Order: sequence, then C-alpha cells, then structure tokens
Amino acid sequence: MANTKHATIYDVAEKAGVSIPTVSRVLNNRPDVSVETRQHIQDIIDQMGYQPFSNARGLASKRTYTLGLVAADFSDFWFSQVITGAEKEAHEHGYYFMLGSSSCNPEDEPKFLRLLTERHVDGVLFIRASCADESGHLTRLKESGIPVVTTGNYLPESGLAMVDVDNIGGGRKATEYLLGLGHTRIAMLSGPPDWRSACDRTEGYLQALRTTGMPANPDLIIEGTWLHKSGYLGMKRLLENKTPFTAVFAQNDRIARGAISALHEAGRRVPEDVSIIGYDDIPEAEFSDPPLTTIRQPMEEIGRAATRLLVQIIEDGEATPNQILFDTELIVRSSCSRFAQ
Amino acid sequence: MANTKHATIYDVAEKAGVSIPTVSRVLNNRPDVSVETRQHIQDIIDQMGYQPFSNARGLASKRTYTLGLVAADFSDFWFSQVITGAEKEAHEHGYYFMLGSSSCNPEDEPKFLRLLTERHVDGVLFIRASCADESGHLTRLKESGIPVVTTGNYLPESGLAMVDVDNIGGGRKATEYLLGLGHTRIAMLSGPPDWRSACDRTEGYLQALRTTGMPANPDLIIEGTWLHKSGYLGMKRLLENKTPFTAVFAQNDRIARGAISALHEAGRRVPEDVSIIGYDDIPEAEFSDPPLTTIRQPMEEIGRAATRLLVQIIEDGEATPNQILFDTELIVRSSCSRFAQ
DNA sequence: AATGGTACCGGAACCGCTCCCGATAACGTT
DNA sequence: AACGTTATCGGGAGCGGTTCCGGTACCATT
Repeated sequence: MANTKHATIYDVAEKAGVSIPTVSRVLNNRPDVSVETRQHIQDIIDQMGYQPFSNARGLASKRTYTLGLVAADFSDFWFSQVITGAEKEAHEHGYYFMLGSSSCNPEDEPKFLRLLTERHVDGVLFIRASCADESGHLTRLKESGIPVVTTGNYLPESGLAMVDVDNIGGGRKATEYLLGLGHTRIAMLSGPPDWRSACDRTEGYLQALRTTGMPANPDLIIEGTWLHKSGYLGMKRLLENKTPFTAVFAQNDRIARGAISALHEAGRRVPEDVSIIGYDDIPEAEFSDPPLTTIRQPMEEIGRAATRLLVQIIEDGEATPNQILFDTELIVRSSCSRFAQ
Repeated sequence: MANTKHATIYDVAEKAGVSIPTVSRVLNNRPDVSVETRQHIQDIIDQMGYQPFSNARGLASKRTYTLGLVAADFSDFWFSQVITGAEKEAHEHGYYFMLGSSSCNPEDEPKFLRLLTERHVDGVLFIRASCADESGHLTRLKESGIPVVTTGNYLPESGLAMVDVDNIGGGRKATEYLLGLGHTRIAMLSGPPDWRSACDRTEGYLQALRTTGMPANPDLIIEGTWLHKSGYLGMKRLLENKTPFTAVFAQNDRIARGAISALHEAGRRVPEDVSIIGYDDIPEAEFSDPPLTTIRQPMEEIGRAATRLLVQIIEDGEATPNQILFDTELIVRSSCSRFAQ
C-alpha cells in the first residue's frame, strides 16, 4: 500500500551531516544554530520535501497542532462562513481543525470530551454553542484548563475568550432604520430566546423603541427558531393576531424570507404594504423578491479572528483583549419603504 | 495549565497487575487474552476512565484513526448535510475528520497533501471535488495508494470508490413529471457544465425529451452556477430570448428560487403561467412561494455511506461494491400545474 | 598563560503505545 | 515418562520526534 517510505528526521540529519537535535532546532525555528548550518539544513529539507511526522511530534512535545471544532450546525450559512474563515486562519498558523460533535446533544458530550483526552487537541473553538446545557460545557472546559474560544454567543461576564458581532447594536440599527422611515408599528420575528444572539438583537430592538418613547407591543413580538419555516409560521400568527403593523424586523434573513412567503400568500405586498428588514446578508438576500434590506455581519472575519485569538492563547498563554466585538453594517435594498400615512 | 496528568497504559497495567502488551491486547480487541484477564483489565480501564493517547498509537502503529475531509464548499446545504452524515458515521467507527483545504484552489493542493504526508490520515473523503483540475487531484491520490472515496462526482469509469445519487435518473424523473403534466416546451436552468452532477441531470433531461420524439431546443437550455443568483439571471435571459416555454427544470432548488424571483419580477405567476421543478429539496423548498415541487436526494445518507465505504477500505483493504448509487424521490408540492392549452 | 564566557552542536533519555518473539504452564499423545 | 501443542502472557526494541544537559572550540579578559 504505502510504497513510499517517508523520510524521517534521521535521513535529513544524515544527509546534512549533522545530528538529529540540530535538525529539530531548525525545524522549530530555535536559536543555537549558526546561519550557515541552518541554511544548509533548510536546503536539504526543501530538496527532499521532508515533512515532520506530527504524531511523533505530538508524542514528544505534548503539542498536536490540531484544534477541536465544535459547531452546533453545519447547514447554516452563518456557521459555514465562520468555519471557512476559521479554517483558513488555522492553516496559516500551521494548525488543522478536527471535527468534534456537530450537534449540541448532551449525550454527545462524552464524544466531544474525547477530543480533549484522547486526541489531545491544543485548543477548542466553540461555535455558537448556545444550546440549553451550554453552561455545563463551558464551565467544564474552563476547568479543564485548555484554551477555548467561543463565538456566536457573546457572554462577556463569563470572562471566557470570545469573538462575536455586536448584536445589540445590530438590532438597534435595524429598528432605527425602520423608525427613520416613519414606521411606528414595528413587529419582530425573533430567533430562539435561549440564544444569546437572539436576546441581544431583541434588546437592540427594545432599546431603539425606548428612545422614541413608545412602548413595545408584546403582540408584535413572535419568538421562533432561525429557520425559514419559523418566519413563515410566525408571520401567519402575526397576521391572525389582527394587531396592525407596517414593518417587521426579522432576526435573520431566512426568517425574513419565510415571512415574505407568508405575506405574499396572504396577498400583501413587500414593501408597499409592509416593510421588512433581515439580518446576516446571506447571498440569496440580494436576489430575493424583493431584494432584502438587511444587517450584514462579517462572518468569515469572525471565524478568522476567533482562530487567531485561540492560537494566540495557545502559544502565548494569554491574549489581551480576549473579547472582540465586530460591528454590523446596514445594507439597504428594496424591502423597506417610507411609511406615508 | 494541564493540571491533570493523564493516565497511561503503564498505569493501567500496574493497577491490573499485568504487563503493558496485555493491556494493549484488550485495547485493540485482539485474541490471546483469557476472558477473565480481559474482563479484569476492562474493568480497570472503565474505572479509571483511561483513554489511549492517539499520538502514541499512531506513531507505533502507523494508523491515526483520522480521516481527511476535502470539501469544495461548506456554505452549501448539500455539503453540510453530507458532512453531517459523514461525521456521525465516522464517530461510530472511532474515527475523526480533519478539515483539509475547503476550496478547490489549485494552489491549495500542497496544503491538502500535507494532510497525507504530515498528518498521516488513514483515508480521505473527497466531497464534490469536481472543479476543473479535479482529475489531477484524483490521479495523484490514486497513485499515493491511500484509501479515498469521492462523492458528488460520479465517475464510474475511473474505478475509484464513490457514492453518489442517480442524477441521470433524477433529471429524467423531473422532466418526465413535467411531460406528464402536458408540458412540451420545457426549459432547463443547469448547473456548471464541468460538474458531473450537472451533466448527468442534463443527460436525464435529454433522455426524457428523446423518448417523446421531440428534440431539445438549445435556446431553452441555460448553463450557470449552483447559486440562487444564477437562477435569477438565467431566467432573465430566458425571458429575453422570446422562445416560449411553459415549464422549467431547475437543477437545484436555489436556482429554482432565483428563477421564481425573476419570474415574479416580470409579472409571471408560478405555477399558473409557468411550472417549475427544482432539485435537492432544501428546507426552504417547502415554505417557498409557492411551495416547490422538487427531486429529493438522501444527503445525510450519502455522507454516511461514503464514510462507511472509506472505513471498510481502510480496515479490509478493499470493498465490494465500491460504487454506490442512491435513488431520488419526487416530492410534489405546488410549483407545477397541468398545462391546459 | 590561565580563566571565564559564549555560540554551537551531539548524546541519550524519554513521550505512550504496538508488535515481534520468546517464555511458561497446562494439557493431551504415544 | 518424555514429548509436542496450544493458550496465555511478558521482555524489549522500536516508531520519529523533542529536550535536557554536557562538551567542544573560539574568543576576549586579567
């Protein structure tokens, strides 16, 4: 099967006429090697395309150069983008990601912990681990002492390293935009209330309404999931409620699109009859019917920043600041119109 | 940092009063251990929660129990579902996935090959690697002698292990359904022609038309990408062409939804003015406006089957059959109607 | 000329596990 | 009673790196 016996550090050392430790030193970029020898060894390494065998490295050094990736869901655009960014960043630092359990099933936790005990990953990236038992996960991780950074679940009070987007600001921005267009009866289709990002967007919405002096109407707030279906169902309920509204803040674009489907089905036009703003700026948003006005967040950059932070903690022991918050951006398209009464 | 010194096989051996090789034997489920000793050792292992350190294992045995995952894209629903299935299956067999390069950039190939040379993965799962230079990848892999299975790019003639869905049959099924409703002028919005799956769906479309005796009209075939945007743009071109059509086969649901957006923008109704059928059955399809009739494929099962095949090849050296084809299923909703002239 | 300091390199002991091979005991066999 | 078999186990040599520590050689000090 493996016809090509791989070169080892011994082969390099022999060919270069030096000892094994010396080769190891240039491999790891350590001092105590003269420039000439270093160059000579490096040439030989390049020439024979030698790659150190990571298992041996890990055994000897207790480092594996692999990172654990625990994500609640892959099929979500947000996740996939964050993961894509994280992976690119990791490769640039010489790390690889190992897939941990992809669900937040409590029963999957033992499997996930094996990432730490058996595979000895150097650190773990938790992506939006905000399911019900998340605190259990996180405290356990904290206790284990291994470097962790979380994202998608901004919990500044925990002191954990994390990167996220300013969801309160984003929710405020969306609502203020609608307010600025003259809308006063603004409904909201929220994500799951046990997700911090949903709470924060809701908080932003409430903050914006509060500054206008008018109270939020509980009948206009519908909680749901992040799925398209939830927006569809939520809008149906909103329409049945009979509480009038002229605009909607949907906490993500999929919800927004589901809501639009329900609106169309009910014979209402967007934005003529009701304005709607989404969140995320997924690719479909631009070619939606109508093109969706939304709040964009820098997903790939979130993944990159989180990984950068993780690597920093692994290699330097600490990182300051260890909490990063990205700003959102309002993308105006044509799903919102001025409210002329 | 690491306060908890991990138990080693030595600790287990000592506590059980046996030698290290014996513990290793029960760890790897090998014979040559009496039932009593085996049980006794197993008890101790369970009791102290011992986990063998995979780096040491890999170093000694040349096995890593990790699989490489090379996927062209994470942000696609098809991919994420396949990956989810693959990961579950891998865990059930004691394997983990390591993320390889996520793009099919030719320049990423060296990085990807490091998965093989440096991390010594036991096998590689190629998901829809059907970019232009894919043949280079695959032949190189074949030569390297390491187990590979591909999916999303059915190439039976290559002899490579692969699992996929019957796209020719799926394309035929979609087209025949439209034909059965009385449509004769059926347009097609295809995926990228350098993707095998797109070619096959096109082939199915052509086969179905051929059986009716009427030739396909090249003006009604538009090639594009898999993206929503492509469906939108493709439909615009179709409408400009002035060649009449009453139904459309979109090669995936995102294309279909993009096309519907363009149709709505042009004032055409679905399905009253034009019927449209998609492919994949993504979650949004059900709550689309109108709910999308489509061809469903068992995505998670594809990932599971591919991984099962890979593990089998790794452990048994071979697998027969090494090519698996899944069937598609027609999901009838309301984006198609009978053509009454 | 003896001493101390520094830059550079090698010997050798691991890291935790697998696996080959040889040892032992308990059992038939002739 | 001497022998071969079989089941069960342990010794010990690696796997391919890292790292501690000690040894040169060469220079500048006093």
